[in-house]
Amino acid sequence: MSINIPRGTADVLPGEVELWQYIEKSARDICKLYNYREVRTPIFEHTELFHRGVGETTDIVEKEMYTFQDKGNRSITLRPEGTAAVVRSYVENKMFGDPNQPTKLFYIGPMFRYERPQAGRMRQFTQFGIEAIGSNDPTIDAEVIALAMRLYQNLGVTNLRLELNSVGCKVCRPIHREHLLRHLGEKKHELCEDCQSRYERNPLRILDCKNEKCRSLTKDAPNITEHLCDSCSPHFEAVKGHLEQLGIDYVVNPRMVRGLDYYTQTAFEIMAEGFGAITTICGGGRYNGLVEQIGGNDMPGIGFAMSIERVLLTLKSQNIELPVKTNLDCFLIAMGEEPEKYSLQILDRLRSAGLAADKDFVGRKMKAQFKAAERYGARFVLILGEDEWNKRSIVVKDMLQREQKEIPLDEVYQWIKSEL
RNA sequence: GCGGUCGUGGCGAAGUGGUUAACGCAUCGGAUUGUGGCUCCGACACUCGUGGGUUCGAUUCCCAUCGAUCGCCCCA
Repeated sequence: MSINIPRGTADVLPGEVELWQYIEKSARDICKLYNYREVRTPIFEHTELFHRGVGETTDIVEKEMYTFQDKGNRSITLRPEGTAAVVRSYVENKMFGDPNQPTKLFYIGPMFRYERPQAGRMRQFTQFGIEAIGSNDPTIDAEVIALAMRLYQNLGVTNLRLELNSVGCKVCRPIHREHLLRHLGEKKHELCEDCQSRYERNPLRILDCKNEKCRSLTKDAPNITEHLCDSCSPHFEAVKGHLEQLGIDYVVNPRMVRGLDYYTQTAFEIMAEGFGAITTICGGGRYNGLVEQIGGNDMPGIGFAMSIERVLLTLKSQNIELPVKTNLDCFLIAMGEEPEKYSLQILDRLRSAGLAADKDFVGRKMKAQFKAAERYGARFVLILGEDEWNKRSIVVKDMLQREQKEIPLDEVYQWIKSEL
């Protein structure tokens, strides 16, 4: 019996992997434009990092982590997200000491969450994310959002919706929390089961509940934006101003709450339509308490994460074809004992000349080899039979023009290069 | 973690409690001794997801399990 792939994971096969490479390259190119540099952190970290970084009461930490004991009895966790690890690395490598500030980093790599898979939600998925640590300037909030929007724009994605909010800071959030709890007070038992527990642990999330009943109960609940403090309020206004300057459309959603505990002030989501129930293709925000939480100095930070899988689904649903090509330059057909004997050597010379070249390896007849050449999208087919071999020449057929000519074998390499 | 639908060759897709499991596409071979199309002919399922049960007999009925998919939850 054969063994199959673990649930919620996927093989990225030839044909699709080129799309991944294209998206990853686009992301890297844009990061270069914005002066963000790549960092690669381990796929697993001490479990403690995520307890402190992501938050004890989040679903991720409570029930979705791949955690295990290693042979040295350490509790290890496959990273469920990227920010905590990047911040850990920032602190551990004392990047705050680098004269280039803020520290602008990006990452691309697999993340792991034990969830029930569905379209756009896998147990192993790939995130591209950026982090800017060391600045609380509202311009960098806008820059981070702009970078994400530019990536989508470059890929050709349209009809995006940018939702923006400010979730306050440790000064104003508790005040809003009090207002909210007071408002909900008498209605508490009418809330859905989930919200009953949110009431104790993270009441802000009640505002984001999709349950009809809860929505109506919280219809005129106080919004966080009404209670932003003297530092958060102007910051939020400034971010909005910079986005407008950049011509980036947004809608303020005062109920949006990010799912991870580390967020402060600016929070945003980019949504797209098209695949099932999932619409968020990018999420991010500011996390001014996180660096300290992880053991560093009090440093502000902001970033986002997007999943490559969801980018691909969005592209597919919008019928966007990325310009990837895998065509072969030439396909060699050698017929007869002597030609076949030298076929690999000729291929080798084609390849040395920088040409993508292949031949038949499974004993197909000429007709089938032509079909193979066509499937590979070969521009030229080279035919070497006994006659040509004896004359040290070769037939070159242009598959687009459907014309062929015989030329000396020694010249074929240059000839093809000049034709391409 | 909870609910609905589904699981037959490389792909798509019929079908039946009974002994050779349709068909289409693709692939390979031939008609056409060395040329991509068309046409015709031929080849191509020793696990009908896996395990167990009912039965003289199951791909078809029942149970379990695994997986896919959709919705809820959550999030990227």
